Amino acid sequence: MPELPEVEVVRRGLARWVAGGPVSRVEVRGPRALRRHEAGEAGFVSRLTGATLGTAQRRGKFLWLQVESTEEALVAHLGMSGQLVLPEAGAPAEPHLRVRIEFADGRRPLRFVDQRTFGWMAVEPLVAGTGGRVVPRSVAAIAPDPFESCFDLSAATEALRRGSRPIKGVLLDQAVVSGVGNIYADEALWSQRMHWATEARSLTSAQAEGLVGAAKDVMGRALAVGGTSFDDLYVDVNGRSGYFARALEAYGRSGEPCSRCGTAIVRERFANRSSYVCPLCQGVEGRGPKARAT
DNA sequence: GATCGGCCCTGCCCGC
DNA sequence: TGCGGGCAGGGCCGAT
Repeated sequence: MPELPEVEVVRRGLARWVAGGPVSRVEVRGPRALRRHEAGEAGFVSRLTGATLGTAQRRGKFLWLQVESTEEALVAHLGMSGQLVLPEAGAPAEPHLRVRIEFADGRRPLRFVDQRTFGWMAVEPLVAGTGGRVVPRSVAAIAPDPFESCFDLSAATEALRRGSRPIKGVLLDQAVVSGVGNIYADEALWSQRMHWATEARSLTSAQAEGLVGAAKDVMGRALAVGGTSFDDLYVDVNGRSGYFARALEAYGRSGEPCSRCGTAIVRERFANRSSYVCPLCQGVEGRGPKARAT
């Protein structure tokens, strides 16, 4: 599932291969992918055809390319299974191809492929976002991610400690800290020996800061090896998988021994999602989840 | 206002 | 072999 590291890998690919591209043709095969674009399919096509795509930017899991000479951007969210790929010219269409963008200068066309259809694309106006950054409208309420220069650690730490929600719910809240998804939330919580159900306001400032730091650390290490791939649902723009799945300590390791204590990792349900925890290191739900300082 | 749960959606896997 | 159900989960939205 694409989270911050995977989206950043894609952004780098777009920056290298797509930025500066003059759009000659836009083909929409899956109109649902444009459900967030207010002007509909025809409006999407007309806004992009003849335009030139500028620099590739990212905040959290949101990607965008500014439309040059306008105050708009082509925004994309990959959802669970979205891919932005640049196949060789003449390559057959992927089974779940949603949008294809061709360029006038002969570069490879950009394809938006999405099996589970939670991803989307839109052309949106650029507005003032959090952290003093100009961002597409959909990104205006999204908090800076830990890799941005405008990221305010103390503000994020305090936001993380607010409320009675389980800490994992707050960590996944993109308005608090952006970029963290289910995989890296579990990894950060494992790293800090903290159970997902720990009440957010029970954390000390040091614990909250440690958790943000752990999330940044694990995402940084994943980025260094091209992100996390469990199957072919995440690939970079050239169709290559990442290798961080081999380094995961908790996520997806149900039944396997915790590398710290040897206790079998268990899967628990949280908000219709899975959470992987070490029952010993992170405390067992029902026995009173404990957040332990390291 | 804060929190929670349901829903969207498709392909794979497993049990019957 | 075929069918049904569970699972994966980011973000939106309505209910509480």
